[in-house]
Order: sequence, then C-alpha cells, then structure tokens
Amino acid sequence: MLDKKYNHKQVEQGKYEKWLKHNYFKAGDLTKEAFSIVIPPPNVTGKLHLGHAWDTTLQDIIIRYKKMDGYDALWLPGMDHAAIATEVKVANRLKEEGINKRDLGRAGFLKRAWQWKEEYASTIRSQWAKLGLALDYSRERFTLDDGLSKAVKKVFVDYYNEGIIYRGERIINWDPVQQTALSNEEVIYKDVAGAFYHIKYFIEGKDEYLDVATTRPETLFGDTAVAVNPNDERYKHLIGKNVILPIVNKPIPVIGDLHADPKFGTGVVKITPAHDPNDFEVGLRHNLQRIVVMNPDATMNENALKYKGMDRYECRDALIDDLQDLNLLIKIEPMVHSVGHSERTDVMVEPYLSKQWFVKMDALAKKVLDTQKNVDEKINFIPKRFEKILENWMNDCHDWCISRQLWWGHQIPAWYKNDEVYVGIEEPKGDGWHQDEDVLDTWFSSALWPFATFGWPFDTDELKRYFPNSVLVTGYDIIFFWVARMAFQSEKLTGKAPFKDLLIHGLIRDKQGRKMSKSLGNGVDPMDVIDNYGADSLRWFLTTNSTPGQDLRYDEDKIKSTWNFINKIWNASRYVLMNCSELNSIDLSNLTNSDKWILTKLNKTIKQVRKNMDKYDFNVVGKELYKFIWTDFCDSYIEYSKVSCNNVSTKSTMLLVLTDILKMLHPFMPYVTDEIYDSLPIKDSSNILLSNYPKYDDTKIYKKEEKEIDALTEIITTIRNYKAENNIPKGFGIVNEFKDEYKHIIDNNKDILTKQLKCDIILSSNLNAVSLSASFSYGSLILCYEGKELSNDDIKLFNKEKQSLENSIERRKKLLSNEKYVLNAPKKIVDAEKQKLKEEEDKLKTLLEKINL
RNA sequence: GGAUGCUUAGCUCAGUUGGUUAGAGCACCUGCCUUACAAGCAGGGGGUCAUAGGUUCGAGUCCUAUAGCGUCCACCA
Repeated sequence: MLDKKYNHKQVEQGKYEKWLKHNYFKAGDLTKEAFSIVIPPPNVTGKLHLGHAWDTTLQDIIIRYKKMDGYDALWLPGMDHAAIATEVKVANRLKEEGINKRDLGRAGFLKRAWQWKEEYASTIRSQWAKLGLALDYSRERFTLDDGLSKAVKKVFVDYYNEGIIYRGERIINWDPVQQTALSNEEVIYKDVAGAFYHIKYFIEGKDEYLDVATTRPETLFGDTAVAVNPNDERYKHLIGKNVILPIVNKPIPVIGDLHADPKFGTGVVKITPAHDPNDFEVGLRHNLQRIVVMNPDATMNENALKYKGMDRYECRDALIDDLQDLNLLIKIEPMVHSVGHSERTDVMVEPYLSKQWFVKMDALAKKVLDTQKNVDEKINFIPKRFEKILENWMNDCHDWCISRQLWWGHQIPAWYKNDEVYVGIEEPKGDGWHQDEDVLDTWFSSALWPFATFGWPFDTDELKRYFPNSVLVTGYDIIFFWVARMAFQSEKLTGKAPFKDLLIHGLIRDKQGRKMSKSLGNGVDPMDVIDNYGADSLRWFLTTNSTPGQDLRYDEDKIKSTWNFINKIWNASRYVLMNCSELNSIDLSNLTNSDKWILTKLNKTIKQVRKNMDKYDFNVVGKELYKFIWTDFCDSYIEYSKVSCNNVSTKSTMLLVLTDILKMLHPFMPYVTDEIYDSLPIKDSSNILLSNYPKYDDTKIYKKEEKEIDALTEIITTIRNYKAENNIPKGFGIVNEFKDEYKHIIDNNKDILTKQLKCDIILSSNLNAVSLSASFSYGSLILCYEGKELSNDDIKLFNKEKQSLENSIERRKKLLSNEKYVLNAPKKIVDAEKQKLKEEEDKLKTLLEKINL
C-alpha cells in the first residue's frame, strides 16, 4: 500500500539504476519500426542548466511515448568537446594553479583537457540520471571520439579535393585573449560607448586636409588609401591625388569607391585592408597593400613605429594625445556603436588579416534552400516560422572560417613542407612535413552528429535504420550554430535532410522574464529543484507550460502546484488500490452508468492526448490530462463510485482508468508512474515503460450514459450552488418534477445524489416545509427543508436567474432571426444554437411556473 | 535598416481552419477536518482580449495602421 503522502525523494530513489539494470533504454528491436533521436550533445564545459533540463525532457517524453506505442525508439546520448569553450575553462583552471597553458605544451595541455572532459562527462551523466532520461548509453558518443574523428577527417579531405574547403588570407574575427580565429556566429555584438575621432589627412603638397573620421584610430598605421564616393561632388576632384598619412608621414592615394557613403560621417573613409573586412574588399578592388599593425595578442607591432609593444587601447590613447599635440586632431565625437565580443572570452574582437581554412558556402547553402522547397524531403520545423530564419541565413551566409588556433579539437589534416601542402587522412610519407597546428571549429564535428554517430561514412545497418533521425529537439538560439550546419552537411554528404521534424523550444527565463545568467546570479540549478520537488514535478512544469518556440518563465509556484497535482494522483491511486487490492481479474460485465461515463471520458481523452502528442503540443496534453484526472476522475468518478465500490465491474473500471492515466502520464512523470504501476494488482507488463500506450477504443464510448452522468454532474453543481447561496441545511428533500423522459436521471442515481448533496430524495411534493425550486432544461427539482421561510433575497435570486435566461433567449432569438446567419453559418452551429434556445426556453418556463406558485 | 515574437483575469499563460455569453493554474472571497488527498473538498467574485480602423451574418482569431515590450540578422569608416 502506498504511503499517505507523495514523497518524491523516496519515489525517485534507486529507480534510474533499476531502469538501467534492466536495459529498458536499450534500442535495437528489429521487429519494430525504428524511431530515433540524437541528443544535442551538451558541452563538457560544466553542469547542465534548466535549459538543458527542458530540452532533454522534451526528448525523453517523445522517446518514452514512442517506445510505449510500439516503436524501436532509440535516444542516442553524447557530448560535445566544445573546442574553444572547454579550452578557455581548462586554461583558466590551469591559471588558478599558476600554470600557463603554453608552458604545458600541446600534449600536456590535452592530457589535462581529457581529464576535465572525464570529470564533466560524469557530472553530466549523473544529471541525466537525476532527470530520468531514457538514454541508450550503449551508444554514447563524443565529438572527439575515434568514429567522429574519422568522419571529420574524411569530410575535410573530400571537401578539400572538391574545392569546397580552401585556405586563404582573409579578415577574420580574432580573439586576442584566446588568440584564435572565430566564426561570425561566435561574435556577440554589444553596444559600447566609443568615439568618432576626426583626424586631418593633409592633401599632398597643399595646405588643405580631409576630415577622416574613425572609431579605431590605432589602425591608422595600416592605412593604404583614403576612399571617397566617386559621385561625391565635394571630393571627386581629389581622386587620384595623395594624402599624407599622419604620424607615418607617407603619401597614400585618394581612391573613388562606392563603399564610401557620402551621407555617413564626413564621407571620407580611411582604408585599412588588413584590419577591416570592408576595407579588405576595397583593397582587392584597388590592389592595395595589406599592412598588419598588430600582434596576435592585440599589441601593436613594428608597423606602429614608436607605439610598438603597446596594447591596442593604450596605443589609441597615446596616438590621440600625439595627434592633438601635432594639431592633427579635429574633434572627438562621442558615440555609441556596437562592437563584436568573443562569445567565450568576452574580449573585443579584432578584425584581423590572417591565413585560415574556410568552407565555401554558396553551393552548400543552395542545396538546403532547394531541399526546403520539397515538402517530402524538407526539415519540418515546429513551429513553422523558424523555417524562415534558416532560409535567411542560407540566403546570406559568408564562407565559414573553420580553423581555430587551439589545441582541444580535431587537428586539421593538412601537412606543410616549404611551399607544399598535403591534405589527407594519413600523414604523408617522407621527411620534413609538419602538420597544421590548428584545430577545427567545434561545430564542424557536431554538424555530422545525426549520421556520424551511426557509423557514417560507412554504410552501416545502424545508419540505414536510424538515419535520418525522426526528430531533433533544440532551442531557437542555436539554429545558426548547429541546425544550419547539420542541414547543409547532411544534405551534401548523405543526400538527405538530417531529421524529419525539428521541434524548437524557447529560452528559459527567470520569474521577471530576464535571461538566466551568471552575471545576474538568477540561475536556477535543476538539481536543486529536483531535490525540493522531484524530477517529475520539474519535468511536468517544463513541458506543459509553454507552446513550441515560446520562452518559458521559471516559476517556483507552478512547480509547487505540480507537486500538488502529483500528490493528488498519488492519493487517487491509493483510493483505487484500497478498493482493488483483492481484484484478481478484470470484469466489465456489470458496469454502472458512472463506470460507462468515465470509460467514455477516458477514451475521448486518449484520442485527444494521442493527437496532441503526435503534434508535440505537450501543453495541450497537459491540460487534457489535468482536467481528466482532477475533474472527471477524482472529483466526479471517484466520488460517484463510492456508492458502488463493492461492484467488481466498478473496481475493474477504476483500475483500468488508473492504469491508462499512469501510462499517459508516464512520459512526463516517469518516476511516480513507475512506482504506482508497480503496485497495481493487475497489469499488462513488468514495467510501465514496456507496457502499451493506451489506444482509443470506440466500443467503450457510451453516449447515453455519458449524457446522463453529465446531466447528473450539472444537477449536483447547480444544487450545491443553491444550497450555498440559500443556506439550506443537510438532510433536505428533493422532489423530482423532471419531464418524464428525464426522470431517470434522478431515479437512476439516487444513491449518488444523496451522498453528494447530503440530502434525502423525497418523491411526494406534499411537504410541510419551505421549498426552493431549481430549474433545468429537463424540468425542475424542488428542494424542501425545515427552516425559515423564503425571504426577499431568495425571490431576488429567482429573478436574477429569470433575467439572465431572458437575456440569453433574447440574444439567441435575434441571432436566429438573422437570415444571413442562418444561411451562412454551418448547419451544426445553427442547430446547436436552436437546441440551446429550446433548452433555455424550457428552463425559463419551469422557472416561471415555480415562481408563480 | 530588415525580419520576427508578444500585448487576453491581480500574476503566469492557453485559446486549433473565424462560430454559444473567452479558459486554466496560482492568488483572492465564503463555507467545510465528508475515512484517497486540509499540499484537500464544495461554492463564488474577477477580463469592453494593447489602441484605432476595415472585411464578415459573426473577429481574441483575418487585413491595415499605431503604441509598448522582447528577440534575431545586417550596418555602424
């Protein structure tokens, strides 16, 4: 027998270990249809947060549902090495120990990084366990494991041979702290207070100057031209002349280029091809020299003359002072502009000329755009609107810089000997070759995740069976980083979209709607929530409180109320078990009307739940289940069943309904449903996860009984209302004055009525007592009781009801007399309206009769 | 500059292709220790659906404009 109160700690204790021991999560039953999900591999940089808990719970719900519904459902776990993110963390830890990463050397550093990885991988696994995730650990993968490494190398080599991957000097986003290149997506733009420095560039041989405005004066040493718009009347006569670069005192040309916007600033722009992506392009068009003026750590190099060795901002200050002294500074105009910061180190990114590896994007992107036009082959976004986000990115993407000046990652399979370059899976033969020191962007490997985890590039059975994946679940914040890259890699390498459905959720926020972040200190550790309320409460909260793609506010009160809901389920189960413990077989031969009623409601619920599970509309599923369990099952059925609970069919019914409730809840709250299912006297399986998901059964739809008990419930509610409003004491009587065709509603359910209303049913109207009349469309019931006489307040109540009925009838009549409405509205709606009108008119009639008595 | 989401009860949110008098949870008010559950039961109050137009027999839902809040992308010399 269950304890009196739900105790989440006791319930969850040891369950995950039991599931693992019995291999419940292991996929591979070839007799069943395959269904697969790969987990978005969390970074091995730290603990999981609420966002992970949300993301993974959604997947767990889908997997458990599909498993119960007869699929060979595979959920493949794994983690991401997270190149730069991990490298930063490991380097910081080393720093705390007083060790410089570079002193340790590549091999030494990697050893520490692997230690870090093992440490965090086991933390993450224990968190997955706490959440109860049905992951098949026998297939766990890591983005840096042998299989993934082989896949990565093959892609790199093949792409290189096809010309999709190339090496070139470009302006890239440079992180001067980590001293590595970054992709566009790894740069976070933030508004910072800066200034527009107006500097005099004197025209060669003249006393005139151009007012050149810049936000980064320290790049001046790399200027190789000054550009004006060729159509700008103010300056076009200067094109072809030279200006004198201040401080450096050398002549540089004035060029005409459309890049210079006459309306922006002074209309004159200095061109620094080695330190600005636009200027780089201008430089290409005009064949300008590229002068790098900084070192990789963003200190100035020898090209900065006497400023050599200064940090870029130190140099800026010194340079501005000097320009001022030389009377070359016109003004400093404060402005707010947005500046790129490194996602991982938060340092200001420096646009930097550097030799890097790139993936050519146009053809890859076009393939994705084409596939998305094909309804059968495309990735089906849920919700749909995010499809556009992907398309926009594909339509306007730059070549992808994939090399990173890091150690933790897939080392680039390219070798150099003097001017020779060799790209291959294996090291080239012969002496003198050295491998490229750089590693690949972490997303290069995770882009292969949906298929490389199943053995690609080999045509394995697993790959055939589980790829494309059935669905991928992720937040909208990583569509660019990951989804886009999986899409083009998958389509290029396998010819297919990586997954059929893409379920997108939002961001988790704090109660005030702010993003959870370390700096705000408003983060909530999912493990704390599990400690306080249990994983089941957390899971239900996370997955039934928002619609797809919408953000979610963390709200502890809602978790509490979920706990209450589970406690309610727990106690309803106790009631059923108390009644059914002796039951040894299911017998539905002698069903009461309320048994038939709850079976009907159950089947309708099953239908709705299935429909919405299939649409990933878990908040609707939540509402359906909540209402069915709390209102229909607990508030009505269990109460009604108390008059017939010795009946074997009633016992059987309550056990059947509870069993199906548990099964439908199981994907959401695996622990508590497992616990209760275990206690059932009759069950179809050794474990709830192995049991069959409920199926809609139209032989268990009893329309007549459903109507009758619906009516009974309405009657009970109405009379309770009357009782409360009129202070009617216990033990009052009811006279059944329903029309003949409805009298059975009362007559069939006297036991329930007397118990629910605490009244006696009296058949004679010959009463020597005060009486009130409740009117229904079926007729009226007279409530008789000893006590005070009907007061003016009681009469007022009648009149209030009369008034509202009259208003409603009036409204309906008007609606139905509108020819256009009757003509245009669907017949079903109009008929329902007519029916309602008739019912209300009947109700009013009986009410008037009673008032006039 | 482009795109996109949101605005519905005191709070947090649902609201399917337009179709009764707009729902839920929490909070609030009243009455109950009724042997599954007081973390509960029963009853109740509370919204001119951001604003202004339009389409329609009918608009929270569709169209146009406006306002506020938020997000993404691009640009920012």
